[in-house]
Amino acid sequence: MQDLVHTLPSTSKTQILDAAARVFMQHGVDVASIDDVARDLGATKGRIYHHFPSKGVLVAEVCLRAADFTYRKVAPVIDPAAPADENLRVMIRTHVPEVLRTLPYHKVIRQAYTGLYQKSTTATERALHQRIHDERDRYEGLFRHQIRRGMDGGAFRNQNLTVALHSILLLVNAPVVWYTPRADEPADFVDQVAHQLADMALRALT
Amino acid sequence: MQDLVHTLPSTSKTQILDAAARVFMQHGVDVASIDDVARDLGATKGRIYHHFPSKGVLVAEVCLRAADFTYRKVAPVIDPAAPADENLRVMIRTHVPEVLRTLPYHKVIRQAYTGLYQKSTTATERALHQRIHDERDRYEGLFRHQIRRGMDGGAFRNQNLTVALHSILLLVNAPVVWYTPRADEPADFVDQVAHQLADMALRALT
DNA sequence: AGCAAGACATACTACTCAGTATGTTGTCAA
DNA sequence: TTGACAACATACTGAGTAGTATGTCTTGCT
Repeated sequence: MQDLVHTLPSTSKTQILDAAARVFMQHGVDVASIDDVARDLGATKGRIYHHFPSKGVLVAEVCLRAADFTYRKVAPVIDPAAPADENLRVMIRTHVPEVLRTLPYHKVIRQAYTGLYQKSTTATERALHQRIHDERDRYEGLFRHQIRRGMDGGAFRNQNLTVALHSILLLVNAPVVWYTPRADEPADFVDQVAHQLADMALRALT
Repeated sequence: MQDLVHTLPSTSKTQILDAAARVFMQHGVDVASIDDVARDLGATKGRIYHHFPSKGVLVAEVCLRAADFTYRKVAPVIDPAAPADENLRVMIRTHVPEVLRTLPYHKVIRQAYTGLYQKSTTATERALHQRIHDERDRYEGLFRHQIRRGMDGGAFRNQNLTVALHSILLLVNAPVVWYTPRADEPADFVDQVAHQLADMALRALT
């Protein structure tokens, strides 16, 4: 019920996106129906189809926002003058809490990304999928750049860059799979996880 | 078309499971229909429903085999007398190639595991899901045990065990997400990846 | 006041697909 | 030889759901 969005005012469209993210996370993207999302909003289909032309576009826009969330937060903390390992540490410590704050969105993109390109019917959907892919590439590029810098500069040991990058990205996104908020968890639990994951990632590269 | 199974003779049931794993991997578990699986076999629905009572059971049995594959390979290479870090290294170097050999099965379990428990209707499905969960627990237990031993013995540094375990498991399963077999890849590429992942995992724990 | 358009709700259609009921063929035992 | 059963194929039904067509209300604008 609470807003996940703070970058934009809570318009009707973002309310729908938030509800869609929650419902898709719970029941799965393919299983959950548009009516389920509408019911979660206390509304009907008409409201959703007024703002989105199809279910595919709705899913795609949820994924697009998921990618935006992290990029907006992580990109600014990179200091081109700082050493690669320091940058990576700050990036991960920023990435993890932001991902867990907007958890439903990232659970959706995790489900939907497999097979997004399989059955894109509309031209608008294809365009959206391309944008999602580009956004993801851009975000991965931030990490790839620092890892490469670290390898070249000697901070990290030399190994297959692609394998290392994919591994680190999956490592820092791991909480999306297993984390579920608890009432009895310490207030700084998320930050502790972020610190631990940053430590593990950096040691894995060193 | 080729068999993925070597532990059992290629009966009609295992042929169906192999086809189901391939088709579910390609189109997604929820999107792909039973008719799609049958078409891949050059058969019809009748054949599948003769061996499996429902689609849910078919999916569940695919997942169950996925869990079996890795356990059967990895459990024997553990030497209780060996140091924890050595065990973990061998385990990962065994795990990765086996996972990539039976890739479709693991892609399916990755999709289906989210929300398996959500809508189990039949009693037989519920029982199967329980078995899958137990199998997974048992397999994770192998890794948990070695990580704990390593922490207690000083080979690994002390940190949150649950977070570390989940991270390592996701790390060694990462190739399920990004790997696709290529004709022009070196013959020992998979082994190289396995070695690199083992290195990264052990350093992440040290 | 009155008009136009945005923001929905309601009611309906078309279609896919899981599951079933029944028919057909081969094989093996008595 | 025949009967019985396994291993399918064929044809059908019913439920759920994406998408559409149309109606209704409200809000700003002139």
